[in-house]
Amino acid sequence: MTQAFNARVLTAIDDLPGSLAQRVYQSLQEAIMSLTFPPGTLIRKGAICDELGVSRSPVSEAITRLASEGLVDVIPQSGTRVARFSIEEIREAAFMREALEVAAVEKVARDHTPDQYAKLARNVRLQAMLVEDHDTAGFYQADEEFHALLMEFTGFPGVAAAVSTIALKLKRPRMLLLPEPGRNDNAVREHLAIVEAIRDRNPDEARSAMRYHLAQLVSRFDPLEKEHPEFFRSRQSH
Amino acid sequence: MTQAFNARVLTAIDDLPGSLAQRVYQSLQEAIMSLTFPPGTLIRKGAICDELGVSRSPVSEAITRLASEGLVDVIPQSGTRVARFSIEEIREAAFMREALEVAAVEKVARDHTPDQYAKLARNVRLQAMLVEDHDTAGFYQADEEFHALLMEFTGFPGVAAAVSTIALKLKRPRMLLLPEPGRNDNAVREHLAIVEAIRDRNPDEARSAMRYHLAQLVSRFDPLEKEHPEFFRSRQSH
DNA sequence: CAATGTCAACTAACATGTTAGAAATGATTT
DNA sequence: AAATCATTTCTAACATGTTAGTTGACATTG
Repeated sequence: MTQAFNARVLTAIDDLPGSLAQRVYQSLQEAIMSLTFPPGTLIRKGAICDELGVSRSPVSEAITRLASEGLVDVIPQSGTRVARFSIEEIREAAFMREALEVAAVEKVARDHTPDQYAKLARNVRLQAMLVEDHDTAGFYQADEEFHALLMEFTGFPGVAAAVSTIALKLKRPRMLLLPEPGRNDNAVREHLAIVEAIRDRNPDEARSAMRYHLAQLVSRFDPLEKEHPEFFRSRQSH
Repeated sequence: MTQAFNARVLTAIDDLPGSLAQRVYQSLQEAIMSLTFPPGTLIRKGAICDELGVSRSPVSEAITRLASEGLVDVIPQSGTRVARFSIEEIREAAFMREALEVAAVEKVARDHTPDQYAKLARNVRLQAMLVEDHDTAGFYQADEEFHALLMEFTGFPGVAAAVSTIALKLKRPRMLLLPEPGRNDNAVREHLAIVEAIRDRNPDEARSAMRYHLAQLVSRFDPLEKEHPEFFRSRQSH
């Protein structure tokens, strides 16, 4: 046969919560984020419908949302494909993320409660443990939780939501980064510096600590275009 | 008759560009922003379809987008109504806008070209003229353009888009604000301070000038809840 | 009269049929 | 062989039919 008839690659939607459209969105998002659908993949509505056993309505709605988040490109009257990376878009996402996280950490440094500080400090101690145990996946999760906690503590749920949408764009290229020895140790130290500035209610210090921390990630993205040109938007028109 | 049979309040979609869904979105958005559909209004898909002469598909898509921007609340399996204000949401939007605009103006202060500076300076001179002529509407437009220019000059189109989406949420309550004598004069002065900091390539000064400027607007929102309680989300459940 | 249960009317969500336009394919011409 | 052009085959976008859940009016009961 020319091709394994139809690879079942999407996660089942039966166990997910919410509307059908919401569940289809999650399933597709995971496939895109995990690079199961690598950049450039053509998305076939019909195939998705067959595989998930739903009609085109929820699939269309899910795709519309993915398009609004920049994860797919819709070509009118033609087709939809998984968005390729572009250095400019990555820089843009990093810029917006920095803007929001820096403002958030400044506010948290000013307004936080003892309980909030305790949760942050506990999370960083957990991070240190996980790094010591070389539990990369665990550290990655704790790292995400650390940032999520900070956003939550602004008291603005929309800020947390916006940042995680923006972070989606950075997560995908991040999966291509090679692990860098000692990076996680440094990340924990940087997190600790942020938490200490919060503890001291020092917004300026918190801001520059966060800024430094986020800059570490961005600096690693630049060489990516040469390593994985197939994932990047080609510059010439055709 | 009990009620003028069906008020034609939506702007026609025939002249607008883009897909049907996009045009319906614009028409609805204008009705919401201009308070033609005041907060709390029930949105009847059938009525919209009849009035604009389109099917439910583009209307649904438009409403989905309005919902994602927080301009309407969709009650699952029940109905959709124009979102009421809440002080918390206004503060949140103001927070996010400040975060992004402050970061943007810092970047522009660092990286701007002579041409970009010239455009900003020219815009502020225009503002001064318009205020002198008591052309409130003209000033309002120039004001919006000033901020749009700044966002554009970051070189990140997504930043401009995100800020204008956020600004949507602030625009509606802003329409309820009473004109405050001398406010526009001050606004021009604040804009000038921003432009001068940019000219001097002084990011810190640009940031604090922008921060001060945006704070002026937010401070005027607080009394709004008492003046127009009907537009605000009631706290008690029913 | 208040509380409750029933029912009709309405809606969002989903399924499916239709249309028009883009892109790839292949035939035709140069 | 290269370029052009018609045709076929995709697709997104739109229209419309169907389903199931929520709401509110109203009758019924305590």
